[in-house]
Amino acid sequence: MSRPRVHVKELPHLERSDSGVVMRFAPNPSGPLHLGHARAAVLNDAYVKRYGGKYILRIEDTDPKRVDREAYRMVVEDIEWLGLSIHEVVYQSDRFDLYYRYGKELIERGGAYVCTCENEQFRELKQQKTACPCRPLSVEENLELWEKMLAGEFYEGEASVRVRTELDHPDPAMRDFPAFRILRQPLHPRIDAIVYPLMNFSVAVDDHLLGVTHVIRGKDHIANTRRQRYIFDYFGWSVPVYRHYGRMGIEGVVLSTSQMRQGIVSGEYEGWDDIRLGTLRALARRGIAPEAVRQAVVEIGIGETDISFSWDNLYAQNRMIVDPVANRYFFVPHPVGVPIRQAPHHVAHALLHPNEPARGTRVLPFTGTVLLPRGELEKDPPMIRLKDLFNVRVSREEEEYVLTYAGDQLSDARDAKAPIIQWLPADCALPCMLRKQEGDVEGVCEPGVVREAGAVVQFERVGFARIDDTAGDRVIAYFTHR
RNA sequence: GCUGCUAUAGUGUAGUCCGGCCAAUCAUUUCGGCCUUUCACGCCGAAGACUGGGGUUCGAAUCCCCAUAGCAGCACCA
Repeated sequence: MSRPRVHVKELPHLERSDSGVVMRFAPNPSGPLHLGHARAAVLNDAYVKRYGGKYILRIEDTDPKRVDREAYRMVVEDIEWLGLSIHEVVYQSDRFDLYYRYGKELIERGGAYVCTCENEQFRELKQQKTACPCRPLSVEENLELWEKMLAGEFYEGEASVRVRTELDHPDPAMRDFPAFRILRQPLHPRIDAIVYPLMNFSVAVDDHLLGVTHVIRGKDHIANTRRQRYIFDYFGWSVPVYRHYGRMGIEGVVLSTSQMRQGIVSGEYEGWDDIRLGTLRALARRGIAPEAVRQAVVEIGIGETDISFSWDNLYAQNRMIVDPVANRYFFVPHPVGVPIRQAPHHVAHALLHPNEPARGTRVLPFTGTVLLPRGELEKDPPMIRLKDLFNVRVSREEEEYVLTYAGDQLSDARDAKAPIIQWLPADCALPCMLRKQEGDVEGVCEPGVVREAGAVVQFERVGFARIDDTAGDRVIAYFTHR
């Protein structure tokens, strides 16, 4: 038996990593993790494991509009599934006092000011590289306004704190970006606040305070990196090493959390683990191993090129993991019951795994009638071999298939180029629904499948499947891949 | 519109910094063949790419310029 070869893909070296690294995975708790999150999560994890150091999970829940109570739990579950080595967990909602303190200090240092302009108005001024009326105010006046913000004397949208950059910066995205805002609705599930830090501020403060040395994230953050640099500079902090990987498109699945939620609410999807979604729990339900996801992500790497995620590559990784482990069983889709003429009773013994006979066999007693895949008969083969049983000749008599025993010799079947197909005894087959992304397939499977609840098996000639539920009157299995 | 990033086979990736050993790596994919009581696994073989155009150079996937394409940002989201 041969070991599947493992190709170890090495990620590019990170500079300033000699004495270990501190990295973080910083999801927004708006839903469960999906393939897009997995890339950030696994890449950072891989580097921490490689160089040693600390991996921080930072829950970025500074926008109450995008916080889902359930997600706090789901994110942690998904991270455990992925096998990340998290050393420390930080909730940003626990750190608002910290942000206020540094917010005040930034104002004192002249690095920020309170802006009471109308949003629309500010945007226009910004396009024209013009200062808004709030910008020239003194530090003292700003501090006073800041205290009023914290005291709740402004309504939503009436005041914000902006970081002072260059108004004539060629990139409009850099000009005096916001650091705090006021929000009355909705209430945050974990804290009582009306002044909320914006991502660029809380991230900069936390990256510094937590000692983050390297940040790997998508290139949609490249402007944020530049913005955060202003904050680092005002405080005199040294910046981490940044890497921005390119956009990752994934064919065929919705990755947007809000779209998924909408689909769930409308009933289009069964839940977050609906197999048509790109969530990690959907992959898990289908029988994709976390290690396969990790491998696939590392294989993709941290390149800045936009890429399209390939299911084929993920499946190949998964097959490598699952094939040596999965027991083999027969699943007969769209079964047709046919008696076999002139056949001796016989008990078939089929290996649980062809490359590992020691694992034992499944026992399938033939008592006269078998269930066969309708599709195979419709191909009108002159002869077929029932795998691990015997050969049968196929003919038709007025729309009816007639199968006649044609000997035990495998070599005969080979000579006749007869297909070797899966079958089940009519009297000991379990109803089984194989659920695929394209739709459900009704069929029957071996009784032994019941022992495999939760495991991935291979339905011979059909593909891998995860046995999801064996408790009801029929087995429910989810198709993994071929 | 402004700002920035990227561009190697169907897909992902190595090589690009420090030009020659690159008629370009590895994996996946597809197609042949072998093995095999699965259309799995394994083995052997094949197919398939440097976005385009100029320039520098004895020599360019690698350096320079232009073009084209894709992507990202310009939110009181992350």
